[in-house]
Amino acid sequence: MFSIGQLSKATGVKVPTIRYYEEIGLLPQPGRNAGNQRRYGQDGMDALGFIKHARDLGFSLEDIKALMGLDGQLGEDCAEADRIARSQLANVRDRIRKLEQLATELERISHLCDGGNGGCCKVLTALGDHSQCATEHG
Amino acid sequence: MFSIGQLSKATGVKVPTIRYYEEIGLLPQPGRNAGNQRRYGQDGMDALGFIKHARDLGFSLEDIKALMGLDGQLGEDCAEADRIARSQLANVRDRIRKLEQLATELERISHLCDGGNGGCCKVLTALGDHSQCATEHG
DNA sequence: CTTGAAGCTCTAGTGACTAGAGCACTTAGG
DNA sequence: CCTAAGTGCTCTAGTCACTAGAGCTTCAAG
Repeated sequence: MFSIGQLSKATGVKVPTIRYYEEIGLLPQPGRNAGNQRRYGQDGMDALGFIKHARDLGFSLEDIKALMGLDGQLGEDCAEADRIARSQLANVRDRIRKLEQLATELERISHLCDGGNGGCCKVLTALGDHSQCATEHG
Repeated sequence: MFSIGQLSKATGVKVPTIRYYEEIGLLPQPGRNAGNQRRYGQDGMDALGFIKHARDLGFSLEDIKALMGLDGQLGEDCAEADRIARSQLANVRDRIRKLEQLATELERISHLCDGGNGGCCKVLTALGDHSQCATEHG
């Protein structure tokens, strides 16, 4: 049996966050001891570990709820879990592409300040004017 | 003189968002007409354009407030604006790096489902277990 | 002059937490 | 057995950057 603090230490999820996950129905309600404190078993530990890892992989709590709901059935859940994972992968790839365009743009803007400061600063102007941009960002 | 709707169309910022920017003091309060409706001049248009572009570049509203506060002074603002832009660039690069690790991991997880479904689904297991990961993500 | 679009204010909701108040309970040492 | 520190409890409210909706007023075109 683990206390909420032990669970927190073991998984790296903060105590209020664990209570929050319980509140929104993501984490099953654990038993309580005589003094009304939460006591978790290995299943609670596993569930929280799953959530933590999926969160680190960028899944939304809603996705995670769906993934956890799949567990236990056979056959279809593979396809469905895979679909969710793939959609998350597409999402991540898209974010990378956008961020790369932003990095290009920010690099360009930063270089505007490089050549001394006689009559600089073009940085503010560049930030304000999309038509100066070399790439299509945003 | 522009109405809030015209400003919205011209900049691509939604009407409630413009009002929100005004509410938090990011956008100066415009004049009102006889019927209490907002009327903007070119300065309002420029300010909103600046905000929009900087938002697209990933700056927080707080950063943008700081950048807008710099405008008008000479000398130091270049250094300060450049500092903010560079810090944002570093931030973006960091996010790209992290997302790339996630993409690698998600690709690996997705492939677990490829070979038919006899005794698959490892996807849920992989999502739950960080020790199976090839890279350090999160 | 009518009608429909656009404007106004205000409140509340989103996601995923985080912070703080003000208690009760547990645990280790004496 | 007692005490003090630490941990736990619930509850409310705040974060960021909006978004949605109610219920009203004003504007612009025909």
